[in-house]
Amino acid sequence: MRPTLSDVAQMAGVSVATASRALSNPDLVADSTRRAVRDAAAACGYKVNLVARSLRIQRTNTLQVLQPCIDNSFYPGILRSIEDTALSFGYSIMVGFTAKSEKYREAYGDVLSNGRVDGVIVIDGGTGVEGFTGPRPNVPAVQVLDMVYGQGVPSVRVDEHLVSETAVRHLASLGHRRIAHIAGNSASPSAAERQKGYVAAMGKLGLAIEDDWVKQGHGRRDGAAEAMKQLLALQKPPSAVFCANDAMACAAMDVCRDRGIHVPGDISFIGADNTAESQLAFPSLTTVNVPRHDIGARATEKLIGLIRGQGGFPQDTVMPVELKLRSSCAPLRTAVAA
Amino acid sequence: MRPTLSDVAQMAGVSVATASRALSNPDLVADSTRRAVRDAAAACGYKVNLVARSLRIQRTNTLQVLQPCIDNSFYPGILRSIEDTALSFGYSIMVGFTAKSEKYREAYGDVLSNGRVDGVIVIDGGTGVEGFTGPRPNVPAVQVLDMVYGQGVPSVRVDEHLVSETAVRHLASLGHRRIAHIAGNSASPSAAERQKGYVAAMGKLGLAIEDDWVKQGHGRRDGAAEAMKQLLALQKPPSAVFCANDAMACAAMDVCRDRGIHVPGDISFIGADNTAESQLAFPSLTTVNVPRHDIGARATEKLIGLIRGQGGFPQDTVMPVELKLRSSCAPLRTAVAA
DNA sequence: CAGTTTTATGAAAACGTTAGTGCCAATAGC
DNA sequence: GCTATTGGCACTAACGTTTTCATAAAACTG
Repeated sequence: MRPTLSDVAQMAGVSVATASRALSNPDLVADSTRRAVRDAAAACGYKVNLVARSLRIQRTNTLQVLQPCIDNSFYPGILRSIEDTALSFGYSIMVGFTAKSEKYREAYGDVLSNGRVDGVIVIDGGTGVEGFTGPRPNVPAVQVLDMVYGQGVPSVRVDEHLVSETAVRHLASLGHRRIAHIAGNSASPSAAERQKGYVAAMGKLGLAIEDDWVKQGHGRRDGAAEAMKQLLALQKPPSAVFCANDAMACAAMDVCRDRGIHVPGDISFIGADNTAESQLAFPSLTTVNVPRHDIGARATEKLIGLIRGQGGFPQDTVMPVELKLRSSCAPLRTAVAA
Repeated sequence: MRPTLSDVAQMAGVSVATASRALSNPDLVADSTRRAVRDAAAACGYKVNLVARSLRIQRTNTLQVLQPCIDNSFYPGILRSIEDTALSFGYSIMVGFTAKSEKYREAYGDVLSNGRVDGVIVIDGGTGVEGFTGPRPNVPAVQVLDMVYGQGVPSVRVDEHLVSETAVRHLASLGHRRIAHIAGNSASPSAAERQKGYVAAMGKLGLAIEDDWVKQGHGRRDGAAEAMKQLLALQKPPSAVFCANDAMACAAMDVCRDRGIHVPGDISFIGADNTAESQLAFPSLTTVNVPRHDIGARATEKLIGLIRGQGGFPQDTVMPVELKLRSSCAPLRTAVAA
């Protein structure tokens, strides 16, 4: 049915070996034969069979990307940049969404260990690289963000403590001292680190953390809304809230809007991640940017380097974060009667 | 390095053929040999090499999914459900984002025609299936939504005219007669159909369309904002606006909010697609649901059916749409002084 | 011009599977 | 007890490439 290399060879009157060389190693054959082979290939619409090639050269030129989901607006940015970079190196990608049943996790691990891909990028802190590859990965792997520390896997990430510190420091610089925290999904390593980072930053700045100032939002909008209600119910509510991600910050702001509390006049909000919804929110959300594009690109380069056995990549790459100023924070209003 | 089938066979004291059968066709071997082979495989950590298997059985159990992008919150829902369904049939997926340079489009076409995948799902109206496969697809293919009509490719979609009619009919049922339309990206077949559908529905309901009531929003937020400003600048602005997608509707509502125009008190909005942002918007957006989950599942089943040579699938599957009532539409306020 | 290197090609092996064919022994039928 | 029948297995041939290795011709070299 589909023309094979031996068809092309026959048409061009050469051996399969020469046909192969003419197409993939043109310098090794004479001008005339190269032309003949190319013409024959074009004439019959020959396309190399990548499966056969992969088997022969023991490489698939395919990367696997595992991420919890795709609904969360955080991941698309990384995925896109991974694909961009991969493509520019001649690699294709296979994605897997891991926030599903255990069965799927197995399926992904199989793809990985069954030679269908050359390496894997894991953006899933719940499991981490070793969750898919076993304790000693036999496949090149890079962990992106949301990592479990100390597992000795090459990684590209941000300093989550610094994310929190950047946020808290900004609020403090506006005069806020009563700064609460709505924490993310505690199963996610990065969310846990952000919570620790909040505590550390408050300490560093000499700000006290009152009881009930750290609420679990579980990384979800509904959780954050509930948490915000609890914060507002406090006898003396905080003047500013640092939320572990933008989605929760938006949900918390919505609660305020529904109650007629003015943001940022009455209370300031800062998020983290700088996802699309943070700029669409009203008021637009001040947040801490996580450079997803650069992270994806760097991780992909590192993985491909690993696959090709190139050295010179640091084990742990930490990317910079920066404050993204928008409209959800205002200087602390000095109390009228105080 | 990695154990191969012949290693396993040697360990178990059988031939490679028997080892293969013991693992993938257990009924064909005796109990004792099956056990021996399985033990040997487990002992040395054998995993079948999928590339070799694919070459042999001439199937990869992999599907390709091509979609314009991933940023747009519309696509993730489809992709997720495609992957879900594929996985349950034992297929993996390779995604490609096509809203990039021409170079990438070629790369994807190559993956497709080079035997790395068994079939393709195209969710990209700009190009359509034949843009990747050539005029006569030699690979099983399914076009999802946003299709160019009459290209004879199996498809799963909604009736875009019905989307518009549902929207317009709802506004009309609330008493609106002055209904404008902000159109989507004119390069997208579905957006073009929605615009035609708007015109047809207005005609059907006996409602006139004034000059300047159809504005191009180009499917983008900024385009929609600009379009909305033009609509508000009209001598007698419309009382309701049907936007070709939710993102544009949200952007248009934002323009009103900034100008102190009350939604839905002063003007009603209805979107289309029912993406996540439509429920997060303020006020939450009434829209027309496009069943992305079912569409993805149906498309995947159809593609796999095609691959396996099963018949019984309709060439063109049209999925139902339905009105999603939220808070952005109100009955027409009968003018005080009229 | 003989000897040596270079260049161009073909034959064949290999990558790791699965499937078709046929042999052998064990069972069943008379 | 002898022939059919079968179940279990090994041999071998693919699947479509790339890559030695060997060889013949061509191009240098002194």
